[in-house]
Amino acid sequence: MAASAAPLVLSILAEGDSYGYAIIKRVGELSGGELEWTDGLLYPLLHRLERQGLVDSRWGASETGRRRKYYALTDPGRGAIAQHRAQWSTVAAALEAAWDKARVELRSAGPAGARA
Amino acid sequence: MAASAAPLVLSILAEGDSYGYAIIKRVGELSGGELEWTDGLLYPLLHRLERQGLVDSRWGASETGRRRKYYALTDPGRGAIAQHRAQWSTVAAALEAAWDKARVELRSAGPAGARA
DNA sequence: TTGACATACCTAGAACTGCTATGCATACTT
DNA sequence: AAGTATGCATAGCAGTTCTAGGTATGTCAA
Repeated sequence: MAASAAPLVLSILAEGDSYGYAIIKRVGELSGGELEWTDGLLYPLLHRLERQGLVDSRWGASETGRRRKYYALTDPGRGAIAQHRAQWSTVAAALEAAWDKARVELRSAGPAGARA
Repeated sequence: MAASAAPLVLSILAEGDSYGYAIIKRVGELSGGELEWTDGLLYPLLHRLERQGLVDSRWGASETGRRRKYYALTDPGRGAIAQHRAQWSTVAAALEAAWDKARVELRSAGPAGARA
């Protein structure tokens, strides 16, 4: 939605191997329910990350027999997280500097009583 | 590059009215030179923001006579900043929680001496 | 047992965003 | 006079995200 989804997926895989459905749940957890990804977003992304060599995949199954495709972070994947993180902090610093200078309010508008 | 460019442009306009060329310079300043936008990125973005009603534009000129197109934030634009900011902090919190749990290093890999 | 729901994967196509390349015009500096 | 900086713009490709659909199976309640 906002920022690239790849960094979050890679970071979740840095917590440990996981699979598509669980990753979507984990995104919900990590965001306190604010991010609700669809599988149509995630699966193509996972395939892309695999093509790029940032993750590996293997077929597995749950205890009850459901097939799952587990993904694991590769070393290049770990490097990609570091790059994303550096990029993130650059943008975060720029945004926060601008917000600070402009005294941006967290609220939407503020026509009433804003000066009080 | 990483995150959506719109929030940063809107935030810069929250500092005060500005124009394309100056916005690009300001992005460079705010990021300590790490973000170097091209005009091919910015101008279409400004036009889009204007179509969406988040900014207004008017033609002006520098003291020396160069024509400039000045942009100003609208009230909906201010609201959009607040939304972007909320979205930003949601994603930031999710990423940081995952990084924390996974003990992600800031460095790229760490094959040598990482355990010391 | 049948129907609803959760789990679990996939793709295609549209829409949006970002990047590269190119073009134009004018002021300033050397 | 030529090169650099200022200042705007568009076109087209590439990458990303969203929407909408499609398949299959396990679990639970009616």
